[in-house]
Amino acid sequence: MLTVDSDRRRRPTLDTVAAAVGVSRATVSNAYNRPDQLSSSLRERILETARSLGYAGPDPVARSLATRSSAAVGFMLPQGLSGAFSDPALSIVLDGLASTVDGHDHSLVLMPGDATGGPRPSIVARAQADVMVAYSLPDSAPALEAVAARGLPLVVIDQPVLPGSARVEVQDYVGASLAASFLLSLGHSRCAVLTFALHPDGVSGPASPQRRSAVPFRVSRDRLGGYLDTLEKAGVKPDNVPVWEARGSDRELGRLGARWLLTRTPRPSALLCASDQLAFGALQAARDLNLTVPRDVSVVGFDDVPEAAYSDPPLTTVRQPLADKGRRAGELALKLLAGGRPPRPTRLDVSLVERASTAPRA
Amino acid sequence: MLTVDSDRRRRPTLDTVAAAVGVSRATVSNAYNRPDQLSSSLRERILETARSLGYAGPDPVARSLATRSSAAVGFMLPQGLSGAFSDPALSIVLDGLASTVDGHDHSLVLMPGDATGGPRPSIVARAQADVMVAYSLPDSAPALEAVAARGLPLVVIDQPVLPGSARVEVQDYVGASLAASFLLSLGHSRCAVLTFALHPDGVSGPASPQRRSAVPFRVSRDRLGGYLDTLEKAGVKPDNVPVWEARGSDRELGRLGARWLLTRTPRPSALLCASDQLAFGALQAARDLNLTVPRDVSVVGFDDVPEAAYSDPPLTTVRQPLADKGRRAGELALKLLAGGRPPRPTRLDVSLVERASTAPRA
DNA sequence: TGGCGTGGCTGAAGCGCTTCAGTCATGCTG
DNA sequence: CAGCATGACTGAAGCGCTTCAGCCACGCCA
Repeated sequence: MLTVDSDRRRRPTLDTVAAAVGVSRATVSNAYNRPDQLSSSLRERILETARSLGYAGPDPVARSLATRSSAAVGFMLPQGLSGAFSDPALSIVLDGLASTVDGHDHSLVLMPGDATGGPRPSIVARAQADVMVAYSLPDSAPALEAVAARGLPLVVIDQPVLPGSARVEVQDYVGASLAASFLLSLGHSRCAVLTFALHPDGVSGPASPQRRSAVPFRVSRDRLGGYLDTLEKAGVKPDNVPVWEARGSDRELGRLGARWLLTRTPRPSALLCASDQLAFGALQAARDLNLTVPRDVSVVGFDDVPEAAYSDPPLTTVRQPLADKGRRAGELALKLLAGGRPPRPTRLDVSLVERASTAPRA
Repeated sequence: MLTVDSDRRRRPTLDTVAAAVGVSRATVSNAYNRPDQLSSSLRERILETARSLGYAGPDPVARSLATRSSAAVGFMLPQGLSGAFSDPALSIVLDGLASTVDGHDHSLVLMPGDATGGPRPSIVARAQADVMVAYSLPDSAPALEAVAARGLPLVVIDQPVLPGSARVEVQDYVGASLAASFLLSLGHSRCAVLTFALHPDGVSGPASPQRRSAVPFRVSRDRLGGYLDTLEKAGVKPDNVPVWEARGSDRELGRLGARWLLTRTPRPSALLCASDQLAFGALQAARDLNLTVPRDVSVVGFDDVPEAAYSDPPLTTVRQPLADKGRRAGELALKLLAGGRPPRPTRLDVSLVERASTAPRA
C-alpha cells in the first residue's frame, strides 16, 4: 500500500547509502549521475540498497546548490492565474514552452502577477529558477529589475528589448494593419476597436486619447497602433474611431465592450478585436442586440486560436504561431542556460485568415 | 538603463558583503532575515553596501538547503498544460491555490502530465518543492509513488484517499444525482451522458460497458455513477443510457460528443454533461442540428463556471465551489508544511443551479 | 622486467547559506 | 560596587550534494 510518510527528520542521504554499501559518497553520487564511472554490478548494488533504505535519489536542492543550476525556468505573468488562463492564447504559448522545457528535464516555476502588471519583486528574488521568461509584462515592470538584480538570463515574449535579454515576438503591428486594411478593402470605414488592457490598472471602459498614448504593454500598443495608423492612412481620423479597453482578454469582457461599441451612433459597421476571445464576446454581443454577423457588422479577431474555426460564424482573424512562440522561448531559455549569448530577436510572422465573420459593407 | 548581466561567474555572496562591511557573515544574514538581531544603523549600512555591490539577497537555493525548505508547492496535473487550461474549472482552482500560496511567499512549481495521466516520476523526483498537490490524477499514478518515495507531504484534490495525505474533494456523486433527479422530475427518462475522460488513454467515443467500469479517475467515476445510479433507481437501465466519453473537457470535444448523442434514435430528450465546458459544446451541437434548447433537448452541466450564467441559454448546472477548492488545498498544503498532521478530508458541498437550459419534457 | 595506460574508486574541497551557542561590552539593580 | 540581565555581534558546524585530482591494482607492450 502506498503511504505518504512526511516525516522528514531522518531521511537517508547519500552518506547513509554509501555507509550501507561500504563505498564512498562519491561513488553513490556517480551511480546516479555517471553510470560509466563505476562497474555496473556495483551500481546495481547501490541502487538496490538505496531502494531498500527508502532513498529516493539525490536531494534536488542540494544538487542544485552543488551544480549551481536549479533546472527550472521561471515564467512571469502579467496577471493572476485565473485571468491569465481564461486566455487560450497564453495557454498555448505556455504549453509550447512547457513541452520544450519538460523535454529537457527542467521544470516550470510560475510567478503570477498582481495589480502592478507583474510578479512582486520578492517573489522573483526567491524563485528557484536559473532563467526567467517574461510574458507580456508592461515596460519597466519591477519584476524585470529583480531579474536583472539577480543576474539571471532573461527571455522576453511580446515585449520591448532589454539589453542582454533574448526575445521572441510577433509582428503585431503588421498583423493589426493587415486586419484593418482588409476591412477597409471591404468598404468598412466606420470601424471600432475592442482591445485588452492598455494600462495595468485594471480599468475597463472607453479609451480616451490619453489612455491611448504611452501604452506600457507593447502588444496592446502595437495592435492598437496598427489599427489606428492604417485607418488614418485611409483618411479615418483616429479620434473618430471608438475604442473600448477591456481590462482583460476574455469573452465576457469582450461582450461588455462590444455592447458599448455597437450601441454608439452611428453604429460601427466593423469591429477590430485585439484577441479572438474579445471577438467571441463581440459575436455574442451582436447576437444579444439582434445583429447578424457579418451582415450587420463584421468582426475580426487576433490570434487564431483553434476555436476561431468553430465559432458561429467562424472568425476572420490574424493568425500568429502561438505554440511556436512558446517553443521558441523555451529553446532560447535553454540556450541562454547553456551559456549562449542572446541571439537576435526571433520575429514570428502573422497572416490573415479569412472566414465568415466579415463581409463587404452592406 | 536596465541591463541583464547573466555572467554568473563572479556574483557576490554573503561573504563578499560581509568582508566589504567588515562584519561576520552571520550578521549579514541577519540583516536580511532577522532585522531585530542587529542595530538598524548597521543593517542599513549592510543593505546599502549590498546594493552597491550588486548583491541581490541570499541565494534561494543555498537558503533552501540550509533551511531545508524550498518555499514552493508542486502542482501535479493529469495532462499537458494546454489541455489543462482549456478547462476553466482547473484555472479557477489553480488560481485559488496560487493566491493562498503566493500570500505566504511560496511559489508554484507546475508539473504537467503526459499520456500516463500524470507527471513523469523523474520530474517529481527532481522538483524543488516541499509539498505536492495532486489534481485529479488517476488512481495509482506513478507520480504519486514518486511523491511517497521522496517522503513529501501530499494533498490530493478530487482523488481517493492516500494514507498520510490530506484531501479536499467535492460531493461529485451527490451532485450528479442531483442533476439526474432534477431531469427525472421534469419527466426526462430518455437521458444521455456526456463525460470527460474515464481512462487516461486519450480515447474519445461511445463508452462501452467495459470502459464504464473500473474507471481510474475518481471524479469521472463518481459523476458517471451518480447519473447512472439515479437513473437506474428510477427504472432506467444503465445499458440503455448512451454515454459518450470525451478525452478532455473542452467545448469542441463536447460538441463532437453531443452531436453523436443527439443523432441517436430515439433522440435523448436530455443531456447530462460532466462539465460546463462539455455542456457548452452540447449547446453548440444542438444549434448545429437545428434543435432548440430547452424545447427540444434539456442540457445540464457541472461546475457552474462563471460563464454558465451567460451562455445561450444560461446553463442549468451543478455548482461546486471551485475557488474554495483551490484555497483549501493551499491551506492544507501550508499546514502540512508547518508540520501538521493531515486533517480529516475537507468535503465541499454542491448544489443545483436552475437556469434556462432545462425544461419539462415536451 | 620496467614502464605505462586504464578502469574503478576515494578524499576532500567546495556550493552559499542558516543557526545556535557563545563572547563581550554596556547599563541597570540593589 | 558586585552581580546580572540585555543587546549586538561572531565562530563554526552543518544542510546534502558534485567534482576533480589522485590513488591503486591490473594487464599489456616492448
